[in-house]
Amino acid sequence: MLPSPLMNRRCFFQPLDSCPLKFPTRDEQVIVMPGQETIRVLEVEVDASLPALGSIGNPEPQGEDSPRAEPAEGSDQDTNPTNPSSTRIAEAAVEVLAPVVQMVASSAPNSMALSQSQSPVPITVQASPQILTPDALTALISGLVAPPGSVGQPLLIPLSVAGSVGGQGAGCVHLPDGLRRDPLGPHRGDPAGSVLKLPFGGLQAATLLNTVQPQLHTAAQTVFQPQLHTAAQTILQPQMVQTAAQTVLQPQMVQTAAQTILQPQMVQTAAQTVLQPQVVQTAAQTVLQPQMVQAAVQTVLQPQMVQTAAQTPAASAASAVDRAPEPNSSVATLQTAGLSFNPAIFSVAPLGEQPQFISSLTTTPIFTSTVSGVAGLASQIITNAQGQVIGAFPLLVNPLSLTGGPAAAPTPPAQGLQVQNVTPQLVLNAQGQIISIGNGVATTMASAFPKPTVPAAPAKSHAQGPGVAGLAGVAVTQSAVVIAPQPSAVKTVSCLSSPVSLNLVDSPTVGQLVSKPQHAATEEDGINLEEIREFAKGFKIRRLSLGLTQTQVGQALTATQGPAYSQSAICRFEKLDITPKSAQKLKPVLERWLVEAELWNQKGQQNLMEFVGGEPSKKRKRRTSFTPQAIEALNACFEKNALPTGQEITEIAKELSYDREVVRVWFCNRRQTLKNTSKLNVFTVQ
Amino acid sequence: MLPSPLMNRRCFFQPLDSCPLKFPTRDEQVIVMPGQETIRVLEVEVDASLPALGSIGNPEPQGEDSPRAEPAEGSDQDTNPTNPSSTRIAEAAVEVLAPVVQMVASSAPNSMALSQSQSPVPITVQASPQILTPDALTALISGLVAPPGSVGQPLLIPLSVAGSVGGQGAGCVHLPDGLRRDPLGPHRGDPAGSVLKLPFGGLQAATLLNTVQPQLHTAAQTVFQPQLHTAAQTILQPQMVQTAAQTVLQPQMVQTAAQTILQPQMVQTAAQTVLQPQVVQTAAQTVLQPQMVQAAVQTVLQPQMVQTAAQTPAASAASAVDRAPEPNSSVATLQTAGLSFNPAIFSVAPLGEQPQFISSLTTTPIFTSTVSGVAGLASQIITNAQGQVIGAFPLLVNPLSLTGGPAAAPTPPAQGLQVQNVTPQLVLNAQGQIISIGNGVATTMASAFPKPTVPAAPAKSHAQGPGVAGLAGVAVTQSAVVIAPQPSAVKTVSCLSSPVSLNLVDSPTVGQLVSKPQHAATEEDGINLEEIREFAKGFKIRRLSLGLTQTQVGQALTATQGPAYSQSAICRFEKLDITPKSAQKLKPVLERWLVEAELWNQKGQQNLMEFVGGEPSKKRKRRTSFTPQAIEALNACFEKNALPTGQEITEIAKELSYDREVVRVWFCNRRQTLKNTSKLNVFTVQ
DNA sequence: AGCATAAATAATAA
DNA sequence: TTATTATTTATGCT
Repeated sequence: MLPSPLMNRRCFFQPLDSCPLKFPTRDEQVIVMPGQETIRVLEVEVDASLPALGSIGNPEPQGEDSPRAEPAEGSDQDTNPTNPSSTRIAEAAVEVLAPVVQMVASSAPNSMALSQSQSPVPITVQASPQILTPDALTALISGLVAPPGSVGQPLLIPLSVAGSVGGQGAGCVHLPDGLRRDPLGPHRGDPAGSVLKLPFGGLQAATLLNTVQPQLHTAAQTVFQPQLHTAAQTILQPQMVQTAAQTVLQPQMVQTAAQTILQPQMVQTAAQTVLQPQVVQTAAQTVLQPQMVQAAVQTVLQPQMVQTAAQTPAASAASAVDRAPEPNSSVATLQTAGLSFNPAIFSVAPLGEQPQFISSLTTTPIFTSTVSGVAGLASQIITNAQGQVIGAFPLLVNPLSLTGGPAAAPTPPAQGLQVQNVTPQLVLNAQGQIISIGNGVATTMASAFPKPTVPAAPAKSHAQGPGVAGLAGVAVTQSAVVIAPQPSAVKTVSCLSSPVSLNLVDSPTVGQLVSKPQHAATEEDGINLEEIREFAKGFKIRRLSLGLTQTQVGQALTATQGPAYSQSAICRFEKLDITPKSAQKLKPVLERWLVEAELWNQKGQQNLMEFVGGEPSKKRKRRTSFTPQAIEALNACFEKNALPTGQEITEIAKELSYDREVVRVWFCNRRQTLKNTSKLNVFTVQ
Repeated sequence: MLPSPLMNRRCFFQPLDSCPLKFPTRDEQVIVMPGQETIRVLEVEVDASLPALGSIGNPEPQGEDSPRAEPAEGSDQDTNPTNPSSTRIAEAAVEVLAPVVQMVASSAPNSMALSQSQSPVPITVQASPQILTPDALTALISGLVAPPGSVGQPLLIPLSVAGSVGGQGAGCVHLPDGLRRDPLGPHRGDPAGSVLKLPFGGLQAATLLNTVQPQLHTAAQTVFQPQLHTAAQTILQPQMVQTAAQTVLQPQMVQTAAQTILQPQMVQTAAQTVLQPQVVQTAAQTVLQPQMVQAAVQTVLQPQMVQTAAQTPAASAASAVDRAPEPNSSVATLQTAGLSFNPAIFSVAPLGEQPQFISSLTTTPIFTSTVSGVAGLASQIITNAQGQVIGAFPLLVNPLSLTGGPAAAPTPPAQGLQVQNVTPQLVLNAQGQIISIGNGVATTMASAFPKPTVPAAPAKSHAQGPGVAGLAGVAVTQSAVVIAPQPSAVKTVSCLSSPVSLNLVDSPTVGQLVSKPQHAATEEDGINLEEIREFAKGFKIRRLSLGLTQTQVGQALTATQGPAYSQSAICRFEKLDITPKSAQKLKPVLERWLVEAELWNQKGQQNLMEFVGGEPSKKRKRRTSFTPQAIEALNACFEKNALPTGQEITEIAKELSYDREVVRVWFCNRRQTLKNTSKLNVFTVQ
């Protein structure tokens, strides 16, 4: 298990939940294609500003389909209905992933984690390597440090610089989902060893951040409004991507504003607003486009950062699940840092509505950051069940390395780095598919999670708390090192299960409940809907990453867990087309099973297959399951050029870490489908 | 409600088409019959074009290959079981397309709308061209105007002529649910309203916007907001993004507005609205494409705007529920004109019973009316909420145009005509599934309904009363010209609500009471049982028209209205298997919700879906339910030839009145099933 | 609580 | 590129 899935996109959502309002930050979306829709999700990112500010937003969008992200982790905590602040953070965290990130290491704030990072870390980006300038980093960091505001907190991710950069610069990382999306982007491996892949240039991103943030904030503060239109227009010209991001942000901002300003009711509204994925989506799509991409990324990133940071703390706590996470778990958190996140990520979200959609949603990204190090990085290769290599993930860590970037790298914790933990990393493929993995530091995780805990913490009132647990568990799992996640997991589960009685009359589905804003939502009978949503999302991603079908999961569960877990049940769970009660009951089982499956997968696909019960293959190539992110990326590419050259196909395949043939076929089928569908109604829809 | 999200995608799409994106056009269908029946609807497409009269076609087909269209054109005829002829027509119409419609644009605003239309509009039908006679139209119109009965009110849709036509001619549309459903004949009167969806040209939209916008802004300004923009702007550079941003914002704006204005409840609604991503999404997609982008944007806005506008007044009223809506909101309404309509209403029907089935049903139509250009046909397409096209129905409008058709036939009332009744037609598919449509004459409906009357009026203490109000409002809105149905509607409602205390001892169910002659019946403890019965009937029809299942309604209500409104409750209400007291209590809630749902539906299915559940729409086509007859026919064909050619598939589809793609897939799945089973057998022995 | 199968879509064949 | 098949997912209905 290791793998850390990470995914979350949403970080955002959570906040929502927690707060009454929600903030949505995200976006997501999906898209679909006609007939076939594709979904796309976007996510949004929030961004927050980063730095300094503190808070963050979150988005929430949901996308169509499904997107619902939820950040779970954090969310978990957050989820709490009420407590926003903390929540927020969590939410923010969501995306984080970035792989790993070391979190920031900097010194930070709260707990320390940040502090480390203070030193700037360079970040590497793949494509365009950019580097953040120290200053920038600093800025970021400081921002982070500063105020982890209630709402969202940004995460920092220190990256190592790939190339030249010296040690300084701390980079923030974040991962934007966006990244994944892009088809192109570098992936995991990045050269530097580092994991991250940022599709965009680091520098730019950084820059942006700096600049942007401020603005945003400012803006936010100010009021806004109306002008919107104006603004929009203005804006448009440039690139898409950014815009997207911005877009997203705005929502948040709005939200924020709303909260502040508005009354409760208002808030809700705001929240909802946030939700709108659309925006996000747009962004996503946009992203795909090459050119766009970079910009996109940047945008994205920012948000994440924010999120991440936030999460860290929160997230971890969350994971703890049962236990109330404490806020301060900071320490723990820090350590965990990278790891924590990952999982987290999932939690989140609210929203989504219907199950169906959800499914679409998609996914989460994953990131990987890698460190490079000259020294020694170790990375693991990750492959999905399909055997496709998804990525590698390095582990990493020494902080040192960070610094040096590559160089010193490996040295471990040496210095004090706290970090250490390596963290699990996730690996993602460009698609964001998860590839990940966790990493090491399981320990960390372990420690982190569970108990790190605290009592107090989050306390969420609700039973659930734990949703997170799952993650935690996961995280743990991942880490090679360690783990023993399960316990926690279990607990978590237990937690989940525990709570409970549902009152639902008619039993609306989780998706429905989640989607609805009204209720403070996300909490139903003690069940943290957001968490479930987040989990469902993450589950799908992780399942796909393992190359498993719903049928396989169902069969395996039936065989191992007991009675009956049909394909239909899995399908419905993923789509949240089930009642909260049922979801609550099923979640732990799935969590546990998935963690185990991931562990087996680490050992080798075959092992996984055996675990699953599968048979060997047959003649026909096993049907490839593209992750939502991959689909997004592919669709983006398709829009740009429906008939890529062999060279282009090769590149795309490389980016996404899928077999070239698979990509080629995808284009063939996509063209075919488009042809078929285009005939359909215009009206109808879509 | 207020908020108008607007979104429909469609708008966008259209333009989009150009783009790569897709726009599906598809159609869909559904069906339902109890058990199994399916109903099929036709699809239609709109098109716009319109050419002359005539015909049109439509087709829908999708497929690649062949056209699948359903349009029944020829074949259809046969199929129908029952009422063939008429039915046919309807079917034929389907495709209509024509889109577009200018809505009314014409001059007249408020009220006037209709008048304009007077000029006849020709409608085209495909297969069997039918034309409405002027009288019919007139009837329709009048009907509308008249009394919108409580239950359903018909909508009028003014159409503008596309091409040549000048402004005049308004078409009425309506759709009876019934139509669809019953196979047999025409419906009774359904009055159904339908929603229109207009695919109209951009310009129009634009126009709208202008008008609209202002409003919005204003609203927005008032409230908050935003700096966002500012911020956004700053940040974003790019184009697309902004767009997105805009989109987003709007929502907010809306919300804001809503908040300000609305009452609490309202607010929520607003919020929801906001949520709807769709718009956004659309935008997003659009965005990608460069060119499109702007357009898209615009589109989006418009809708919203519109909605907003309309809603505000009307909607608000409706939602307001409690408060009595004012009639005069007319003004507002008028402006809105075209837009408003959508929601139509359906009154109609009977039918469906069980929920389950119902769900399948689906249904609702929407229509689009188009005007035709040249000749003047207008036909409308009806689609259900699902976006599935149910049928088209020609309106007719001027007889003149008709001419073309079959001759002069219809002469209509020529000028003055308003159209009249169109007559409903039913369309059935070969399967006997109902497809129909109803027709015009709303009148019927009106009368049908309850008494429109009533004095009391709105006032109702409770919130409820008014459920109708909403409709009324709607109606109003719609009709440019006319109408003021509300009163009646309101009254009706009021009646229901007002009364009150129940004494029922044991609480016989409403159904029991109603059925019983004894009581003079229909009045029990001050509760107008007839009214409730009528409402329940209308509710079901309208629900089905929207393509919603009892479950969806229950879930949505649970989410928004409160605690518990299970599917069972909805079922019992529709069946009147509840006590008068309970019915009395539930009615307003349902009324209110339904009105809102219809408004959303007007905006677009997706919006409806979001409203209901949440999410954006999605993609996956609704699972088709084949009627036993169809299955028999398909199996017979399969035995003869398991691998029909595209041509053959097309023919089969035509015969059965199913979408070609559906038939194609059926064969694929059938072959697959056969293969699988045969294998099994082999192994297993059997 | 699922089964059966419609729909979607990756893989193949032609 | 088009037509089909093979797999998977989703969903109506019970």
